Amino acid sequence: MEWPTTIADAKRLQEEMVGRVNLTTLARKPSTICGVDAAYVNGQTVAAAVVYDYPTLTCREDAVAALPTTFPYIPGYLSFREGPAILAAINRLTTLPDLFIVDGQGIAHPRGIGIATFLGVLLDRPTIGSAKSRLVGTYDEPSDSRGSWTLLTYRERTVGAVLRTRQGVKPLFISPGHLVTLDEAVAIILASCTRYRLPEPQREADRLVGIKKREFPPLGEPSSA
DNA sequence: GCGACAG
DNA sequence: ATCTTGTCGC
Ligand SMILES: [Mg+2]
Repeated sequence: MEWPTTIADAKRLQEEMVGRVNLTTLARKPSTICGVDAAYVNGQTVAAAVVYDYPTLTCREDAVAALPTTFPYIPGYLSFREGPAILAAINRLTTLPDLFIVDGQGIAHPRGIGIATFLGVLLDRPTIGSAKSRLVGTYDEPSDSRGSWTLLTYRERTVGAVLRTRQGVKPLFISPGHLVTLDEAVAIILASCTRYRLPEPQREADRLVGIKKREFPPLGEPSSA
């Protein structure tokens, strides 16, 4: 696929793709779920995809990919900055997972198409947006107990949930990406948070990307010798 | 015009 | 996201 270069073109693509979003119930219970994330180092965007069996949460496989960072970070356009590298990592997996947990928003987005939704439509696969902070919407703070959650509302519409995945930590902003309902998204995320604030697959993708970054040293300074 | 604003 | 050691509260 050819990626848009300008914000105007990116916006047009989002408006065109949002019409293909499907928020119906999961066709079948996922047996494999995959966490994806990206990091930046020396002009490169490093992405990772980590697959787990579900609901046992046993790690199955992982893949990493790196591409030059071309698009700037602009709230509302994260898909175009991280999307290319994340898809490259996913393409290196042995088998396409049943569902993806993406570090970012699903439909809780200005135009209803955050990176989780965007990737779901492109892959035609169920996706869930799992963000560490809010992009849009209003909400009431969920109580401090694990599993407590409140609705995230945007323009009079329910677009997600604010979920406490562990006691004593900041809540996660969960929103359906594609081919899943909000209730299913919350249930799957909570079932995947066994040790940390983040779901195991997302946490592992984040950790792996941090390790792989070290393999991209700064461009050598012209040596004087 | 001003402030908000995923990663 | 990234730059970074110790410190604090659950
Ligand atoms: Mg991230």
